[in-house]
Amino acid sequence: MSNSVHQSTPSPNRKGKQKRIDLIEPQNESSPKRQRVLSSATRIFILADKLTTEEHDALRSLVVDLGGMNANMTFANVILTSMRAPRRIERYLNADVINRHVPVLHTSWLHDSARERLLLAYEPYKIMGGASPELEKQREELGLDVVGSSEHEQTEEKKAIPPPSPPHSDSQTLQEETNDDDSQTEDEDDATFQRALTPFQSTQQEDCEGDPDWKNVDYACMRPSPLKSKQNQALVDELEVLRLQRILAGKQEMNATAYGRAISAIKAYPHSLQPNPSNAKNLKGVGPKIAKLIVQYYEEGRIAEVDAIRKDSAFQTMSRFMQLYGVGPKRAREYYSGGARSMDDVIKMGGSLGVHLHIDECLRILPDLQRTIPRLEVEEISKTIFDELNIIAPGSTYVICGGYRRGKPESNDVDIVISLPRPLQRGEEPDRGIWNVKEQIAVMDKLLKTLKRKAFITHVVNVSTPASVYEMTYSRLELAEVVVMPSRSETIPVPRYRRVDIILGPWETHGAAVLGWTGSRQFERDIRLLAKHKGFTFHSTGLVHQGERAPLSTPQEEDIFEILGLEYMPPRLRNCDA
DNA sequence: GGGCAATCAG
DNA sequence: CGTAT
DNA sequence: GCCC
Repeated sequence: MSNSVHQSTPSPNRKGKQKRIDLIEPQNESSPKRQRVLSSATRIFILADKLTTEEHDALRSLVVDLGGMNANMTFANVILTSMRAPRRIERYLNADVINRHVPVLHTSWLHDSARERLLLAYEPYKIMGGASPELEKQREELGLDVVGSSEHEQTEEKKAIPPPSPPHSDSQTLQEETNDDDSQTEDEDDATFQRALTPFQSTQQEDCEGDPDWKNVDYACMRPSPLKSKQNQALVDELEVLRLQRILAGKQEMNATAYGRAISAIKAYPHSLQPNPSNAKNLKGVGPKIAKLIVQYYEEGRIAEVDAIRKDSAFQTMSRFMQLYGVGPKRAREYYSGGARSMDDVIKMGGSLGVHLHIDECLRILPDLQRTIPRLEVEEISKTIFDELNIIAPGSTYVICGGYRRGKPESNDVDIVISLPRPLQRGEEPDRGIWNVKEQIAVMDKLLKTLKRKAFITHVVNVSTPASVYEMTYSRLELAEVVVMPSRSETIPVPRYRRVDIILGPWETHGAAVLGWTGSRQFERDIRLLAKHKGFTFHSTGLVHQGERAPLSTPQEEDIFEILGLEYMPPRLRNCDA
């Protein structure tokens, strides 16, 4: 029983003489044995002055040998000279080159690069140019993004959130305790940034260098990632296709993970990779293979493998199957290899989805669920739920998380995180300790019952109670995955079925719940990874120190960032996924 | 060559 | 184990 | 696929 999807694919990708592309085994043998040092997008102009003709010719052929291109001054993105005095060099440059801040390097850069078989950083060789007039603009926009992100959670979150903790704040004690092998102090973190920054050799007219905001770090949770990349979003969308395909193909989950990380690295890179795409491999998470694809994309305007995947009917069909709740890559493959080609086929084959929803009901509401939800409707749905809850458990607060909180104009679902009020039992009961689990369950129960009775909740997809690793008695949430049908209103002229996640938890770990439910996916994975490396376990029920059982008190998101020694990242800059 | 997030119910 | 978040 |  071969489960390899693409074997059943009737080779749709043999198009004329085009390079044959095997979806299962992408060609990796084709890489040249002699690695090119320069990208073909490196266009070099060598100032003739002061050089003998022989020297000049030698340099020009060296450029070609290394895989670069010789260009005239107008099209060059690097200029080489044997002179040292900027004032003198300027006389040989035209105004345009100066305006564009094309980097001017000493010729030894080329020789050294040839010797090292490696594209060396411009910086040590740079005589002039290389500054970026675009940088200022981008930084401003970034700043705007941060400042302008007035979260809607303020509407209901009564207690004003204190500003993000400054880098060096008082509660460092925890960190020092965990100062084992890989927990870093903040200073070490900074050092890491510096080290990470220098080897980035790109430069290329405007690039990283001199950009204090961009850090080539390896945790997505450490770098601001906007909703969409301003410069490379089209590339990101291409790579996302490859990621999906690796998931669907099976046996390549780790490749999919790698594409996810590469995508997040590109999302956070605030410059275009176009001028010098081969430099992409300097981004943490982008290795030789993906770098090659990026070069191909910017040189040819497309990635051949992506084109092939997009056309592949097996890929299309299985992608559609996966839209059904309860159908992941495995079942999609099973359906497909079982002969299913349409949703109707899937219904006929039946089988359990391991979900309370029946498959045909699932299919019936699917057209609605595929539609995105405008922000105003997200808010209205949330309010409906919260109003009801506030009757059951007065004094609660809520935050709309998920994509909404990250600033997406349209959401796929509604994630609402509710914090139950502090118990407050007449002088008794300190800050820590047991929260009333039974009450939590009861509250969720009542809430669901009421909303079902009012026909607001139409389907309960699943109810679960995520808890801390070791003991259920410590910190748990109630999670209800439901489908609602809001009533018609001004903001909802055409009501549709909408997926809603209701998360209900104690006040003490509210910050963890909010952080855990805000995403994005890659952001979550990396903050969990970081936590692990620092001796913690993090998930939406709380931040737990290794060896402990009870989670730390983290009523606010900021508490977690601070404990992890992580700079606060505003929700709108956590869009680390495609 | 090991690790890649961490948890849930069916 | 496969799936969902 | 990528990183340490």
